[in-house]
Amino acid sequence: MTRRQPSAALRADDLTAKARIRNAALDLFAANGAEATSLRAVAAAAGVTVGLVVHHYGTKEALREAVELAIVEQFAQTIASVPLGPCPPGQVTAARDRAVAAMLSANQAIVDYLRRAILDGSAGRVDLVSRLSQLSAQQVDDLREAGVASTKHTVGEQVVTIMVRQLGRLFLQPLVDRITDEFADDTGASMRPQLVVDVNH
Amino acid sequence: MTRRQPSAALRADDLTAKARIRNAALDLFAANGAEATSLRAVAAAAGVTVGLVVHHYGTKEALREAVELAIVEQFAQTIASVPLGPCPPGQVTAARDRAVAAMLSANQAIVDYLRRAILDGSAGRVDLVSRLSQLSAQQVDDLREAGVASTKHTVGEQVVTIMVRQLGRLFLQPLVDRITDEFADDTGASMRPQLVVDVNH
DNA sequence: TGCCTGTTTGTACAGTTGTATAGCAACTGG
DNA sequence: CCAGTTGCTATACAACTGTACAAACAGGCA
Repeated sequence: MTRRQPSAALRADDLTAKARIRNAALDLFAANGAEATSLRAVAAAAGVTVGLVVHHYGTKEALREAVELAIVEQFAQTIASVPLGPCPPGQVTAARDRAVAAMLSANQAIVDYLRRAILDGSAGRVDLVSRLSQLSAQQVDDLREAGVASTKHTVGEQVVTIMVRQLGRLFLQPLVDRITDEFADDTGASMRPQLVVDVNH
Repeated sequence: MTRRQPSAALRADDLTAKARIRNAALDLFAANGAEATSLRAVAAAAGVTVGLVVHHYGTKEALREAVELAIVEQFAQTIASVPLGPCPPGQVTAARDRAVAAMLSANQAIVDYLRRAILDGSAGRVDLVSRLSQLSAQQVDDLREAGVASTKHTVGEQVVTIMVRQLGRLFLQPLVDRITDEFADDTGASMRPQLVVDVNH
C-alpha cells in the first residue's frame, strides 16, 4: 500500500500526504469539531495511518494550528489577489470584500470551522479570530497608507465592521434557513428572508 | 459522605441532587460543549458520583435532553409570566420580548448553550431550535387568536423575526466584544459598538 | 554498490470515556 | 416489623483516545 507522489507537490488533486492530512483535518474539524474528531478519523480520511499524522504534526494541537494557519493564509492570499490600482476610495475595500465572500462561499469548510472557532471562545490558546482581526487591521492600514480608506473611524471600528459584516451573516443564515424550512409547508413558493447584520459605532 | 436533603426540594439554593446534576450539566455543556464534557466532570461539579448521574438520567444523551427540556421550560414560563391583559396590539409582543431578553441576560449559560446548539447544526437529533421555534409559533398563534398580532406576514416570517432578533444579537455580540477589546489600547474610553441584526422578508 | 535521510506503517501503552452492576443507607406503605 | 422503593456510592469493563516507538521502505548521492 505504498503510494508515492513524485515531488510535484502543490497540485490541487495530487497532494503531499502532509497536505492531504491537513485538508482532511480541516474538513472533519469543520464538520464535527476538533475535539470530537480523532486522529484516526483524520488519518482514515486522508488515506494514511495514525503514525504518519503524528510524524508530520507531532500533536493534535499542532495539527489544529496548522489548519488555522492554512485558513489565515487563504484569507491573506485572497485579499492580496485583488489589485490595488488607482481607484476611487472605497472601491478597493468593496472589491476585497467581494473576493473574500466568493472565497468563503467556495470553501464551506472554512466557514464552518470559523463558526466553531468563534462560538467556542476557546480561552487560553492563540486565537484564530485574533489572527484574522490582525489581518483585517493590516488591510485597513495598507489602504490608509495608500490614501483610499476613510479615517473617520478608528482602526478597531473598521475591523469590527469588516469581520462582522463578512462573517455575521454567514453564521446566522443557517438559523434563518432552518426556521424558514420548518414553516415551509405554509406557502409553496417562499422567498428566503435575507439577514441584515451591521454595527452602530 | 452521605448527604441528604430532607424532602424540601425545590428551593433555589438547596436543590435535589437530580436538579443539581442538571444545572451543573447546563453550565458545563454551555462552557465547554456537551461532547467535550465528561459525565465525571458533571458529577464532580454537582458534588455527586458518576453512578448517580447515570442512575438519574440513564445516558449522557438523555441528560442532554433533560437540559434542553429545562431550557424550553424556562422560555415557556418566562413567556407565560407576562400578563395578556387588554393592551394595544404589539404591546404584548414587546413585553414578552423584554421578559425573554431579561431572562436571557440573567442566564448566561442558557445563551451559551443556545449558541452552541444553533451554530452546531447538530444533524440527526431532535432539535432544541425546533422546539423553541414551535414555542414561538404557538406564541404568535395565541396573540393572533386574541387579535393583538398583525396578520400581514406569515407565521413563519414572524417566528424568524422573533428568533433572529432575540438571539442573533446575543450570539454575535461576543465576536464584536472580542475584536473591540483587542483594539482597545487605541482609545482610552471606547464605546462598545452595538450590533444590528434583522431580517428582510 | 552502500549509506543516509525522510516517509510510511504497524503496534503498543497509559489514560479517559460512557455504561453496567452490585451493594449500602434511608424512607414508605402495609 | 419488614418488604419495597429510591437515592447514592463504589467498582469494573470494554471501547476509544492521544502519543510513542521501532521497523520497513523509498530515493538521492558518495
